[in-house]
Amino acid sequence: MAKTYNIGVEATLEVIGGKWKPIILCHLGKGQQRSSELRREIPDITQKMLTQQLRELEGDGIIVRHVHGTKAPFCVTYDLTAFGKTLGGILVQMSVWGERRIEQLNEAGEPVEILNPDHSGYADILNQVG
Amino acid sequence: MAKTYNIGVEATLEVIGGKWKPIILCHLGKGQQRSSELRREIPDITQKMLTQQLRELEGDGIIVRHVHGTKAPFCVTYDLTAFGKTLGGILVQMSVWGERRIEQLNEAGEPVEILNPDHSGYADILNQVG
DNA sequence: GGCTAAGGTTACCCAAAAGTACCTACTTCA
DNA sequence: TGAAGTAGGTACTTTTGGGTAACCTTAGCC
Repeated sequence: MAKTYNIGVEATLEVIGGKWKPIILCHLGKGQQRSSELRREIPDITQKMLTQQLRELEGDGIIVRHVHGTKAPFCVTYDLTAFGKTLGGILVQMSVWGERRIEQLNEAGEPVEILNPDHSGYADILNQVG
Repeated sequence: MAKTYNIGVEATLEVIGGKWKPIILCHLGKGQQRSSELRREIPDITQKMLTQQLRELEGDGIIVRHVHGTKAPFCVTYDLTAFGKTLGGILVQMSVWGERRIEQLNEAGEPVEILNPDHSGYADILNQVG
């Protein structure tokens, strides 16, 4: 029984949807990161969720996992695959749109904070997009 | 206590995330639609979910609701606001990326179907984006 | 020996999202 | 008279996503 989608957007949201995946991907947009670096940069994520989301992204071919060394304490790094990098444009546009929306909410008197106003990793791509 | 986001992407997913909102928005990308049209075009959505999602999109300023006539049966239409239309680029990119991923899954021997291979409404914007 | 650090896994629990089912009100048409 | 269309509300249940806390291995430090 083949899995079915109504429209392409669903297939994309299956990969980058959820609370943590876009955040992780934005950080990986900066380049290869260690597991511990990600945990420091995303303070609210738990070890369980970080590992779980990274495993799913790996299973979808978005990121690669590298283990350096054979004995603990291990050094594990994650990096975007070539396919994962093709998400850059989407993530940048979503960052920009989201920040514009936050501005509007603030202007409308609804106080909203944004902790990481840099476009998180994909700034190079951002320059091409405008 | 202000609501906080880590990065802009979160604010965007709050608006277009979930199972139904991107689908609804893609259909509204074609132009104004009646409630009953949407239900026909999205056969699996329930009346409850459709109404609920439309209310949320309206509350976020993405769509407008118009009631035509004063006596039942009412004709209710929904349309994108100017702000809602600024989501077009994101939705198109997500459609394109998702369809590419579905192709890859099929090539990898994982059967996936897509019911609505048109880029669902935003085709005009699509031409500008490439 | 006891601590921290690395990078996990597991069992369990809660809350939000989504689904099911049934209800309203009004009109037209057979 | 009663079905069907139009638009929506509500109570209840199920499913999923995410959170908590405990546990693992191995090494280095004091």
